[in-house]
Amino acid sequence: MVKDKSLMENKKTDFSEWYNEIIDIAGLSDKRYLIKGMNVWLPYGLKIMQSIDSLLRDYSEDGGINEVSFPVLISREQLEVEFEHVKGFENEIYWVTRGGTTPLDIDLALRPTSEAAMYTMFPLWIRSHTDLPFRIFQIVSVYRYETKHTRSFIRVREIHFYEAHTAHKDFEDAELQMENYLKIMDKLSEDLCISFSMDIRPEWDKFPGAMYSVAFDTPMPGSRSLQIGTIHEYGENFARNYGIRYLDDEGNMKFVSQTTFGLSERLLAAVIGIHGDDKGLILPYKLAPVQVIIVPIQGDEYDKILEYSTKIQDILKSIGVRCRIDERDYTPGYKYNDWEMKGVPLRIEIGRREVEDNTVTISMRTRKKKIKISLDELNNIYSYLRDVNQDIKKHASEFYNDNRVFIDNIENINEEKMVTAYWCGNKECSDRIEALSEKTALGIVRNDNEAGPCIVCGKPGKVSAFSRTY
RNA sequence: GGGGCUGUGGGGUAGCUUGGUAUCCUACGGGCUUUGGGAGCCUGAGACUCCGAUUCAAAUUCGGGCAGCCCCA
Repeated sequence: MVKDKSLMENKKTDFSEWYNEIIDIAGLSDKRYLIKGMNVWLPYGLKIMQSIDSLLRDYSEDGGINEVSFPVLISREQLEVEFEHVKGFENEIYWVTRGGTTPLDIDLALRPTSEAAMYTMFPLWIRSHTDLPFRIFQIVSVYRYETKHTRSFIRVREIHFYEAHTAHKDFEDAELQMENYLKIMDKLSEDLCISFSMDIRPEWDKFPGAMYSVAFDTPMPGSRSLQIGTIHEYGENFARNYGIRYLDDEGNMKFVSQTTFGLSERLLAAVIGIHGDDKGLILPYKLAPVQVIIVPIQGDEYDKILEYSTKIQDILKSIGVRCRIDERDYTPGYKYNDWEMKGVPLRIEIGRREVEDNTVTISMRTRKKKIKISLDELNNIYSYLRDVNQDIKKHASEFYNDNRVFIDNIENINEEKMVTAYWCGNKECSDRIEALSEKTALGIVRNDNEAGPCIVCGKPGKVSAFSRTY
């Protein structure tokens, strides 16, 4: 499994190569599938993604959003109800046009997202104000025919997609939902140990059919930012087209206001890219398929060492830790490097010495020094897992702060980072920035109300983010 | 859309100029020996992107297809 060492030692110098390499050797995904942009999820990668999904399920249910699952096909009629929406996706839809050898009367689209599918059902489910707020989500594959070059987890044609959709009695209530999404995102980013910028996308870059869109952008290695999630306020735009109405408490027929929240395996891409180092992945413990790996050191009385290891494993499992014993016939050094590459937060080494004095030796993925603890301290293992998370978080937050900088002079626009600057919001000015630096306007930063002169034209502006993007 | 470059075992590569038995590393199977930071030896299996042309003979030359990468619009 472990390959050429030198290839791994280049995260800083060649992030793209490092990224592809780690996805391969850590067993996250196999991109040799014959269709470009459609990769195979391998067991280890899938487990990590499922951990993320599972956190999302919990937080969604806590927020009153219930899981559903819609069909993958959408009829052309259904899709074309909302003009702006379909226009925004027309170049990236896969069409099913035949059933066997028979041409279909109405073409069927592989969903590029599920608004059209869901909103034809909403009028059947939403009748009165007592049905509101109405909140559902699903975690499914959506399909987009990407023409640019694809990249594992970052730009794929089959997207592992979390999408929440809600309907509300009015705009104010929908706005409250937008806040609730942020709470979910906060909890999730805490688990993933990543920071992000909340950027209100410019008019020309908002989700097709939305009133406005807020994106979560995070700086990645390679001087580009990655959009890891979005929330959208639809207002009544879709409701008017799909006829989603209800009777309010005074007997009046009204349109609902809607919102959505979208996430994907780009969350995993961010975890890989931001936390990883020259030794490989580094996983926050909530995502790690193996949280503690036990490495028994072979030698004399190996039976006793194994027996002792099993005892340790039993103790850890009893307190809910995902742990395994590595009994493979490799040298200890090989196993250390192998599990470090896979990002396991904690390693326990057990040899003759530990058996003799009833201890275990703990090695943290983020620190060099090993520590020895006694057996009865084992139930403190979560504090070590949390320590690793703290290290990851600290490192990630430093990375974020180093790679998202405010500039007050257009001459600094070519900093190879995400930059923030005052911007008037006009396209001419962001076009100018793009021409100078290849950076696009991510939008006005949501929680930053400071005002100042636009860095391009000098007119009144707000703090906005610009970056090259993945 | 235009131009350039590249396709060799699972992964990474050498060979191509000058046609003849395909190199090395890694991963994989078997055996022995090792095991507190990527062990060693023996052994086995595994590849020339596809189609056509030239030739006694093509990974190598020529034409075309397909795929990927880069640059320009």
